[in-house]
Amino acid sequence: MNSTLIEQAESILKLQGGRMTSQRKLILELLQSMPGHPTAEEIYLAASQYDESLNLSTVYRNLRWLIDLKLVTPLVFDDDRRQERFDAMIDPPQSDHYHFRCQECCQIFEFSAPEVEQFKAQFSDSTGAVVQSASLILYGICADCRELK
Amino acid sequence: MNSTLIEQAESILKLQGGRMTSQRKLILELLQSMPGHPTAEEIYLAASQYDESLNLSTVYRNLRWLIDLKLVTPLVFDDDRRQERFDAMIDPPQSDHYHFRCQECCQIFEFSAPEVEQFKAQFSDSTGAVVQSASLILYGICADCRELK
DNA sequence: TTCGGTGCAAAGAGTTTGCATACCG
DNA sequence: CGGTATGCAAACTCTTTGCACCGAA
Repeated sequence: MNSTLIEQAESILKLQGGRMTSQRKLILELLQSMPGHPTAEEIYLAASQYDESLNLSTVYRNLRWLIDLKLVTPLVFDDDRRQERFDAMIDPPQSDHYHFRCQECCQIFEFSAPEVEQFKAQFSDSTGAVVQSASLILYGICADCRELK
Repeated sequence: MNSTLIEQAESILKLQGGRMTSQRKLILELLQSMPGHPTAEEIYLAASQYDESLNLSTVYRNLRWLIDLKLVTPLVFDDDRRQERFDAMIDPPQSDHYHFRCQECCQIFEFSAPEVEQFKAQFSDSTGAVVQSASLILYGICADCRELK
């Protein structure tokens, strides 16, 4: 563990077949290094600085592929309803985390919450459902923005 | 309280100005009576049975209006990437609730969770942020679907 | 009568797809 | 060399918008 996205992808390619292209490598590197939760467009723009001929559809295709592999999770926040954001799962297994979005500066903060794990188990017990995953997003004003008023 | 959406909308119209049209009335009635969390399209199709000439853009315009009034909340679930769903806030003030989505039958179950309210307060205390709202969505397999396997 | 709301058609934004070509293994 | 992944352009899906007309108050 503690392996990079590229390493993880490469070992999956070895197992399942498929090729490591320069485009893939670039997209994976950016996913690993870009702060926050970039949109496909943002990844594309950043990648274009290194490979002018890269195409947006290649970015999308690879993101979908990575989602299938569980190396990336798609996120939708309330405000940008039309745009997906992508959250690289650096070094799984699943250090589950959740999100706080500041409605003022639009920054997204991640946090972990054992309470949520607990709640999932509890919910499962009381309803008989299997809970596979959870998305918790808090919306509000972050401490910094709060001070500025 | 315990008033219908139409009544709530009417009192807001009286205060803020605006008109209660037949289209509005129909959309509000359907929001109140349709089970689950319909998409704009689903509301439109259901409404079309009563008013053939109703237009999809009217549905969207009214949904956005209702969201502004806090009578409806937009929701996005993981699977249907492109489509918003709409959750009528029957009889506020805010009986906050959260969602469980069965990945098998795609049904959505609502539940309330005081734990989440608690968590919000706790988060606020420890980070200094103001938490205005929270979205919690659990994904998994519901009890019924679980049995069928 | 007034002007807020509607229908219609067209535009927009984000994402996906078909096909010929490139290039990884 | 075989076949997977890419670039490109066009299609698709969902949602929004401009404008002329309609109808609630």
